[in-house]
Amino acid sequence: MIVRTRFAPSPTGFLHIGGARTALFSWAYAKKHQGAFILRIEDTDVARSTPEAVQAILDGMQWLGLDYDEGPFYQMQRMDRYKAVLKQMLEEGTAYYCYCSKEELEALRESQMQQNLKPRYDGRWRPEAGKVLPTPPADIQPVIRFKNPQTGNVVWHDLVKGEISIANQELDDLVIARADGTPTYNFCVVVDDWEMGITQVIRGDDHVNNTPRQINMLYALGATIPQYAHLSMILGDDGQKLSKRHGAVSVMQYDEDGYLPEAVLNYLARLGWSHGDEEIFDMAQFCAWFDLDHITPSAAQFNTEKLRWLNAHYIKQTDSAVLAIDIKKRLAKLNIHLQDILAQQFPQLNAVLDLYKERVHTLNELASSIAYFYQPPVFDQTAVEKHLTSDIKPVLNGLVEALKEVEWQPEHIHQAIETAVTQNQLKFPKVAMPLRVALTGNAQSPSIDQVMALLGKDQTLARIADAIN
RNA sequence: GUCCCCAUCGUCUAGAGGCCUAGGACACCUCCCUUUCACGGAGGCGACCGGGGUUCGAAUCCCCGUGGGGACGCCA
Repeated sequence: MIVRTRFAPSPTGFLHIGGARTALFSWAYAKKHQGAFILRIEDTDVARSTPEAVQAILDGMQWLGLDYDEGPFYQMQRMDRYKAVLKQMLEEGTAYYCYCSKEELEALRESQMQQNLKPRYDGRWRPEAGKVLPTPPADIQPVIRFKNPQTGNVVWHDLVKGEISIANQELDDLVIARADGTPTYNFCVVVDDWEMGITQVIRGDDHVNNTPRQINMLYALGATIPQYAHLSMILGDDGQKLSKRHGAVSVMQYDEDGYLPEAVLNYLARLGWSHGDEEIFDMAQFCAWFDLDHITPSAAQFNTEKLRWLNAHYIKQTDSAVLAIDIKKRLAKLNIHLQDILAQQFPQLNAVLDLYKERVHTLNELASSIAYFYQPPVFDQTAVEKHLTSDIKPVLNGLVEALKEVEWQPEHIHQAIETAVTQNQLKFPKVAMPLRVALTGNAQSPSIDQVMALLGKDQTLARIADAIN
């Protein structure tokens, strides 16, 4: 059978990390089996769905490179189909009208809770052979409920969690269409998964309890039952549940924070899934390896440190010319506009990135750490006081003179510094550190001769002169 | 409360009865490299939730307990 998976977010917010992983796994499963990955927007909650959220989800998917073969389908555009199925179920007697008011239902729930019972609909409008139903009140618009079987168990083999069995006694007759006629989530999912021919439903763990209801409806419709794989949730760095209020951020925030999509993808792939000891792999490799058997059934805690480590790896691995496109934008946010300064013979961005990309964990760090090449250094006072001492200034002065005559290559620059070091009977760092502070503004940088070579002779001499005075 | 699910280093995980004196990765610590800080390299610290079974043998299977999570909407 051809594999068909789907990602079915509701557009009530951005694409967060948990949703992204669900999408990634569904996507990879389809790719692995040369199947189709479908995007379906579940927007039947009109009050909470927004076009902005739809766009945010689409943006997130695009940033991650999770392309879909079909869709996006919008459930609100499939109303006719749902209504037809609803009508059919009403006629076949697998669904019925319920005239309970919300207040009535609320009272029922409360009394059940007080008796330590599981709150559920008591079936007062459920038609039964020989049962006399109440007279429909004229002022109530009815909802439609699914007539769930009352005996037996629903059992399925979850591809992640193994066999799960739930007694029909635990289930009540859920509302499948609201009083205003719009169908609800559990019903739309069933119709769509069925009609879109979904073979594996890969989704969050919070849907486990919906699964038996959906399976019952699928049976009632005579539909094929897909396989289910329920992914456990992702916890925040602090081990707490992620929510709008606490820690849940858009995947686009990772872009904002300087993470490469490759790193986020690789990280997410390893969160809850594994392939032996493999830690670093690209998506082609992931799709080749991916299987549902090696998904962990327990919840996973997000670890930003590990993401940072992966991000550093991917930054190192990315060609500087490619990095440059992104870094220009980040520099612009720091008010450094390269198109204006390159003309003034500042170093080529690619060369600077070659020197710095080995040392950072995020693109933002990369951008800010090279800023001094394109603007006057911002001095770290502690470093200045420690290294730019008055006793070293004459040495630097002498060095400036010597440097004027040097051919501007790292090895020649190095030689000039070395000479100054010996002539003044100093250790190399004693000269290198003040130079570093004078040129970069702080006490950390790559090899100082490399930095000077890139900075250029004019800038180097000017900055040393500034620092001395 | 009821139902469902989960449980290996601080974190992500390997582990399908003997290969486990439990392996890898992040983080942490030490050392090396060194022109500072990183990077890199080499080591180190560090875990099978508890109790009962089953078995010649259990991290792995079963039961109970404990802890954690999820669901119980005219939300998805």
